[in-house]
Parts: sequence; C-alpha cells; structure tokens
Amino acid sequence: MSNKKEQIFNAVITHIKEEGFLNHLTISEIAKKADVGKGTVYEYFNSKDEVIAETIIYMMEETSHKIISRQDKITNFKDALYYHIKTLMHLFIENSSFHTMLMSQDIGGLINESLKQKIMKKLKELKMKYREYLGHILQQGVKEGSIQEVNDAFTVVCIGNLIVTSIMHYIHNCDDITLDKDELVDKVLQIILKILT
Amino acid sequence: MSNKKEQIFNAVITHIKEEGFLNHLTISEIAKKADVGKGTVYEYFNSKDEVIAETIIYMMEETSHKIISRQDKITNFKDALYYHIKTLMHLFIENSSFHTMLMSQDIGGLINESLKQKIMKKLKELKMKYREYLGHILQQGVKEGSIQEVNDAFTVVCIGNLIVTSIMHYIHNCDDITLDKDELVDKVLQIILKILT
Amino acid sequence: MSNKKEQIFNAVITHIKEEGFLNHLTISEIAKKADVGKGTVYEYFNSKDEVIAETIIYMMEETSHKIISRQDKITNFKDALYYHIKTLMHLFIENSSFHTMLMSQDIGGLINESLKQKIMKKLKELKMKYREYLGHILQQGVKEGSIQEVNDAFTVVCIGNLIVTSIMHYIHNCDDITLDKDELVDKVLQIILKILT
Amino acid sequence: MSNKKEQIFNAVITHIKEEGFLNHLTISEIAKKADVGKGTVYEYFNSKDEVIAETIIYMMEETSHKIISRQDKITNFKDALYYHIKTLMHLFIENSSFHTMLMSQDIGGLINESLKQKIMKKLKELKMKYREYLGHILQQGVKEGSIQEVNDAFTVVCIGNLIVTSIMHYIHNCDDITLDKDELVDKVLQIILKILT
DNA sequence: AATGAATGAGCGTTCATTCAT
DNA sequence: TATGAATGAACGCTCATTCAT
Repeated sequence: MSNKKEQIFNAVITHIKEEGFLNHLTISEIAKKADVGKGTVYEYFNSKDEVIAETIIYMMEETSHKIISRQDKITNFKDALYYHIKTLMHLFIENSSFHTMLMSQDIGGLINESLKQKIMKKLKELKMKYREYLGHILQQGVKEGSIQEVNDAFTVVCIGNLIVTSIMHYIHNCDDITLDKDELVDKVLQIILKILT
Repeated sequence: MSNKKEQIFNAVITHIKEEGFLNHLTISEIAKKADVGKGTVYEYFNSKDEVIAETIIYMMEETSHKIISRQDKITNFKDALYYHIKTLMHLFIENSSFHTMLMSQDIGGLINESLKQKIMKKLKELKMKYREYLGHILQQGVKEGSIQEVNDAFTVVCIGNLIVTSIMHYIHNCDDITLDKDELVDKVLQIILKILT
Repeated sequence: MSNKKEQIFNAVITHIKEEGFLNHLTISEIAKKADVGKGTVYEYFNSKDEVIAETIIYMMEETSHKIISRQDKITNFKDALYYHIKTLMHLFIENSSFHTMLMSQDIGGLINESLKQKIMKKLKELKMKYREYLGHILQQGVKEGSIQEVNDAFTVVCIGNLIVTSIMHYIHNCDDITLDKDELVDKVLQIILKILT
Repeated sequence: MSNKKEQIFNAVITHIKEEGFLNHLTISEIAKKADVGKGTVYEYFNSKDEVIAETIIYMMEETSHKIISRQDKITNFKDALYYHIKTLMHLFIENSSFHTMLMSQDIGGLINESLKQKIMKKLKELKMKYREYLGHILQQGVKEGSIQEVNDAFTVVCIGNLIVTSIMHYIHNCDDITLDKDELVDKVLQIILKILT
C-alpha cells in the first residue's frame, strides 16, 4: 500500500482514538495529522466518506488479524480461551472508541449507503472468521473432554457476544460490580463452561 | 414538562427514526418537525448538543419504562422471560438506530464531555434498574425451582447482555444463521437455563 | 421584491460591469458588495448559478423596459428610429459586458442546463417583444409613406440585428472605420431605408 | 509549430466542442485529452489563461482560413455569396460555442487583460481580412452589374454582420420564424441586394 | 414568550501550479 | 525534455446561533 495512504489511515485512527468520530474529524485535521497537503488526501480517496469508510475497513482488518492470529503453542483449551479473552481485552482497551462503534453493528448514518454496505459486508466476513476461530478453540475443549460437542452456530455466536460484552462491561465499568481483569476472565470462563456442559 | 419541549423531543426522535443521527439533523429541521420557531428551540435548550443529549436521555427513560413495566399477571418464570425478550425485541426493531447507538455504550464523540457524562450517568442508572428487573424475573425462576439461586450480579449482567446481543444479532442478520423470532427466543432461553442450572 | 434580493442583484450587476463575468464573481464578493452576509445570499437563492441566472433575467427585464418604453410624443418615423437607436446605444455603452453576453445568444456553459433554459426562454420572449416594438416603429414609416409595407418577420429581425451589431461595432471600435455617433446613426438609417424601399 | 503544442490546442478545442467553455475545462483534462503530462502543458504555456487565449487565437486563424479560402472556380457573384454563406453556416454549426463566444466580441472577463488585448487585436485583424474578402465578392457583383459600386467600408461591415447574425438566428432558432437553410440564404441574399442597389 | 431573518465560521472539494525525478 | 505526485488557496455551501421585533 502507498505510504501516504497509510499515513492518512493512521492519522484518522489517531484522531478517532483521541477525539472520537465526530469532533473535528475534518479533512484539514486529517491532512495535518497525516503530514500531507489537504489536496493530497483527494489523490488517494474520492471523498471524506471514503476516507472514513476505508479507514474503518483497514482498522477492522488489522484488528481481525491480531485477534485470530493463533497462538499455536497453546494447545490447552482453557489456556487458549484465557489467552484469547486477554488479547481481546487488550485490543479493546487500546482502541475503545473504535470497537464500541463496531460493536454497535451499525455506522449510524455516518456515511453514505454504498460505503456503509461495504463496511457491513466486511464486518459480516470478519464475524464469520471470528466465529470460525472461536469454533477452533472450542473444538480443543471438546477434544480434551472439558466440554461437549458444539454443533450449533448460534451458541458460538452467543459465546462470542458474551466475551465481547463482558469486556465492554469491564472497560466502561458501568456499574458497581468491581472485578479485576483476572476475576472477569475467570467468571466468563465459568459461564462459558456452563453453557457448554 | 413544557409542551414545546416535548414537541422538540418527539421531533428529534422522529427524525432519528427516519433519517438517522447524522443526516440533516439540524436545528432548522427539528424546529420544523416540532412545529416551533428556530429561535424557540433555544428558549428551552442552550445548544444543539444539549437538545440531542436531553433527547437521548428522554428516549432512554421512555424506553426503560416500557421495558421494566412489569406484566404482573404473568407469574410463570419462563413466560415472564419469554414476554420480556419479545418486548425488548419489539422495542429494538422499532427504534433500531437509537438502540444500536446506546448499545455501543459510548456516544462516540457526538457531544461535549459534560453532556456525555450526563448521558453515561443515566445509562448506568438505567442499567442498574434493568439488572434489578431482570433479577426479579430470575427470582421467580428460583422460586419455581426451574433454576438455582443467582447470587452473582455479574451473571445477571451477562444474561442481560446475552439477551440484548442476541436480539441485535437477529435484527442485523449478520450471518448465515437463519432463525425466526420464536426459535431465537427459545435458543436464548435454553442458554440462560444452562447458565443458571 | 425584497430589498435584500435587489441589493444582491445590483451587487452582481456592479461586479459584472466592473470585473466581468468570470473574474472573482464569487458568493463572498457578491455578499460583500451587496452588504449582506454570505449566508443571506442563500436565503434568497438556492445556488450561485441561480443568483447569476436570476440576475441576468432581472437585467434583461430592466433593459427591455428601457428599450421598449415608447416615446409617444415622437410620432415621426425617422425621429422615432433615431431616438430608438440612440437609446440602445446608450444602454449598450453603459452595460457593455452584459449586452455582449446576451448578444452572443448563448450563456456558454456558464450555468446549469435548466437555468440556461429559463434564460433562453426569457430571451426569446424579450426578442419577440422587441421585434413587435420595432414593427410598430416601422409601421409609422409605412403610414408616412417613407417605406413600403413590411410583411416579413425575418426582415424585421434583420433590421434589429443590423441596429444592434452596428452599435456593437461602434462600441468595440474594432477597426479603422471612424464614425461619430451621429454619423453612425445616419448610416444605419440609410441602410434600413434601402432595405425597406 | 511544435507537435505537442498542437495536440494541446486540439485537446482544448475538442473539449470546448463537447463540454463548453466552463465545464471541467481544467489543465488535467486538457493534458489527458492531449495525451501529454500535466507538467508538459506548462512547458509550452505560462498559465491556463495563456493556453485558452492562444487556443482561441489558433482557432480563429483556422476558422479564418476556412472562411476566406477563395473558391476561385466560382466567378459568378450570387453563387460566390451563396457559397460563402453556406460555408459560414457550416462552420458555425460545427463549432457553435466557439463562435457565439467570438461573436460576443468580448471574452467576458475570461482571462487577464493583456491576453484579452492580444485576442482583440487578432480579432480586429481577422475582421479586416474578412471585410476585404467580402469586398472581393461584392466587387464581382459590381463587375457583373448586379449591384452598384460599394465605396463605403461601413456598408461592407453591415453586410458581414447581417450574414453572421442571420446564421446565428437560424442556429439558435430563437423565435417562431421557421426557415430552412436555403430559404434563409435566399432571404439574406435579397436583403443584401436591396442594400446594394 | 416566540419568532425567523440574518449571519459567518467552518466544512468538503477543486484545480492551477510547482518541482523532484 | 517530460512528467505527475503533491500542494494549498479559494470556492460554494451549510447550519448553529443571535437578536430585533
């Protein structure tokens, strides 16, 4: 990928991390942060919407790779799940606003319809990949006899959602339940085990 | 509450339902839809951000009331849970963009920090109420002996998240799992029962 | 007509007189010259194209009124024609760039198609009015016996064009023929008489 | 003339024929159509204004050559005039936007003053040539005895204008007078003969 | 209290021009 | 000589906000 294009992606990502999706996320700002001219942005993208949409897709791909890059050495089921949850948590904390947005499963009228379709398609694709990845981890548990066979895709989806929402719960600390990271992971693991036994 | 203020709230809500958060959500549009003068909006609110923030809070309260208004006649656990999930699903479908936004647990830099705090505070409050409400339903199950005692707040949170994300999954139809409403509710119920047994 | 709208028309006309159609004819400039805010222009017009198109139409109407406002006291054919040519010449000198543009019978891609159609329609209408007006003057000549009956619309068109192009020739002084105003008018009159005898 | 320069001229002319003077007549477009690099344009011209101005002059020269290239075989006055009018009509129809612009005798603030002067000077020169050419045709008529001696430059100018405006009238079809090409030419001829008898 | 005409800061976008290669 | 990636000034336009009525 062109160097400048990547600079622009990173400028947008930085901006979103620091100031969110809607505050001053202007082409001027992006160009300044990317250290390129305002006109240059339009050499690589056709519109602001496209800049944002492509950045989101770029970010999604990057994050996806980080999530599903297997830790092949870990062959133990519980450890693998534990490691996965920790990884996710780390990524979510680092990039909170991005992931909360993706979590919402909708871009909320942020951009025009055709670009939104593109993003939703990619989101769907990555969710399938994630489900598959989670399925592999669960297979390991089945092999070990820790859990029973999981032949229901929806259950895998629910487990994924459970993991993700628990992490979100932890990050936003939305109530009086105080758990540290390890306790959280343990709790989530317990619930998953219950579902799968 | 003043009549005009409510007109404005409803205008914003109508607009968001019809055109989303970001398309033409202008004071002009809101005033027109509310059938008041543009200047009048500023008699009741200090800024556009405040209009939106207060509308969100208003909407949250309204929705919350609808969710936790008990259907006291239903004393059977499963029926109560069933009814609750159906209610939620109905509300989410009707007001998709609103709820996906709230789901994201973040207002995504939509508005300034102090208003965001206000919303997050209200969100926390309503989540606690919801948890309490869900707790009551579960108590019923304990009484009936269908499930075991739930003395862990986090588990209730997880069950709430499970319900909500399953509904979101259904609405956005994000993958190839095809379930009709009733099947979905059944599946969710099964998983909840597993967690609580 | 609204006061501000007229201010804007006059600002555009002033600008065109001073700097032409294409140099710095910006909304900012127009607003400044009209002594209104930039946004105000958009309260009265939907786009820059519309501003220009409506100004052209306004100008055309104004000019048309000035041209065809009969000088009823003059009942003598030659004097009427003489007076008419003088009036035209005066208007053309005062507003050279405007009229040369209109003369070109095309707006040259200045504005979008539908507005162009509107202008062309108005132009057609005013040309018909002008032809009619010129016809009246010629009728006078017929009555007096100075010229023969003119029952050919095309001949009237040609006489109109002859008058106008002669004036343009005078204004732009495009060659070495040096005539003063009166000589020009006389020459034109002579040619017209030849055509009509 | 350099090959590339001519490519650029033709690119501009093509563009103007197809899309007019103001729509997307950019250096990028010109360079693309001329099949040269954008920077190359600036090797041959100092600015966009110069590109346009020189193209106009080039076009004027070309057109002028086409107009005044004598059809020496035609020695008959009426036929020569007839042939001339037809030629002009053809050129005007083919290149409508160009000629309406030139007709307006003003570049309408299209370009800066010194370039405009250059164009106006060339226009004057070509008009003189045209007058001379028209004079030759008329001489033929005098020789034949069809018309009387024309010793008045202004009359020649008027006849030229009559021809040109009649053609414009035909092209823009600005009113309800419906004439086909041949009728038009006949009418114009008749009027010319009247003027010159 | 209620209004909406007026405003101008700020945005997305274009495009003539430059300059390193 | 020829190029086109990079630039930023300048544009058309939007819309939150104000204020005279």
